[in-house]
Amino acid sequence: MERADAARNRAKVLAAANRLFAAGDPRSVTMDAVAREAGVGRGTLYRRYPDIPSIATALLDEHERSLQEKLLGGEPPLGPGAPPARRLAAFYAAMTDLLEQHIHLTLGAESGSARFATGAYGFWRAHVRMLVKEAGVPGPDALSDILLAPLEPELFAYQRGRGRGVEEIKSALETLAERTLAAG
Amino acid sequence: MERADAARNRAKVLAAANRLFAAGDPRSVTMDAVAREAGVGRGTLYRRYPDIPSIATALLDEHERSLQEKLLGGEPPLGPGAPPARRLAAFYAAMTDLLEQHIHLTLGAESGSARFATGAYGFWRAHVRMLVKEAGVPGPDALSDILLAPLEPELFAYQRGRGRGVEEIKSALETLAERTLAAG
DNA sequence: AGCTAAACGGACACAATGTCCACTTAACGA
DNA sequence: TCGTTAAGTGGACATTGTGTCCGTTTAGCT
Repeated sequence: MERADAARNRAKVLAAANRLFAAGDPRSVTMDAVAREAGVGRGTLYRRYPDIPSIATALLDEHERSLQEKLLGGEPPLGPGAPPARRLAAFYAAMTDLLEQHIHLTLGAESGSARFATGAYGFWRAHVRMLVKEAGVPGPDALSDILLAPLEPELFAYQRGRGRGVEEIKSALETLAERTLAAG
Repeated sequence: MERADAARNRAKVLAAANRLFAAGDPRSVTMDAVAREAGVGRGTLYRRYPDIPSIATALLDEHERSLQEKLLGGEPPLGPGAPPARRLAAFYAAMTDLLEQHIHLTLGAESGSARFATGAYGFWRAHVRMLVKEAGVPGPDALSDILLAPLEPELFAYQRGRGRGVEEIKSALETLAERTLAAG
């Protein structure tokens, strides 16, 4: 179990990191800056988090877990019960909201291939793969990764930065979902 | 115009960078290492290329240009003449081959959002956008970026690393293309 | 109160970045 | 062929970030 001072410092670190991610460019937040902002030593920081993405991922996990529960046992169309195409569209919409709300965290967590290594990605893939199979579309293994690609945080940030609205993105993703998994 | 020694050094730099990208992890090639491998000073290197992605992009451009010409004026289904869904599938297949062949360069060029800033990305987007419009699918602006997302080099490398074959990926992309742009 | 193991924090060695500037050399005209 | 000159060169430098190491502190338990 965790000692009291350790717990206190973990909280300080997470709060400080959250502040820094939100303040400027999330991709240029450094371990050094987090330690300074949190008022702890470098050694203390490295004891728990090996790098910046792991901190961002820790902050993100909390928000993602809520969506994961809705996918598993929530109301349709997010949860079980609706047709696959509808469920994929609902998943896209929920993920888009999540990106919009926490874009600075997702950009902080982004480190190229690190994205695929997280537990969360594995969850999303398993979910989409299940929907693809249920829709009877061939090649669910490759297709599930492909259908997740448009949710890449960098792409979302790029699209938003070009003045594209959240609704426009959601709507395009809905088109993609309906056409790809349409009953046929 | 370019002086003789400058041209010589540019060639040395590009050759050295190509060697380094191919040798190890393309994402951990440094400007320092390129300068050393090329046998030129740091100042010389920085005079022409401000960072690693710009070097990788320069190496890549040559290969991409050939595909761009085929898209504009080559034989169908890559070039004009075939239905949009078929053309998108052909484009996906060609890009997959390009990724497979030059994955180390594309990974070297990858630097988060830098990918979207290149001229090549603009070309691909314009092409896909045109196909989406031609197919009469709504929301071509957002959809063209979304349909390009599965070609992200990191994702391709990840899929290949998990033992997925090139043909399997191509086939899934073909499914995506046919279903998304199918004549309604 | 005293013990112990966990936690702390800052110093250190290392690696990479980007800039600066004194020196070199290719190109060109006399 | 030889000066001139501006482009090109290369390495030293200051700066920033990384990850580790270890002497010191402190929470939790008896």
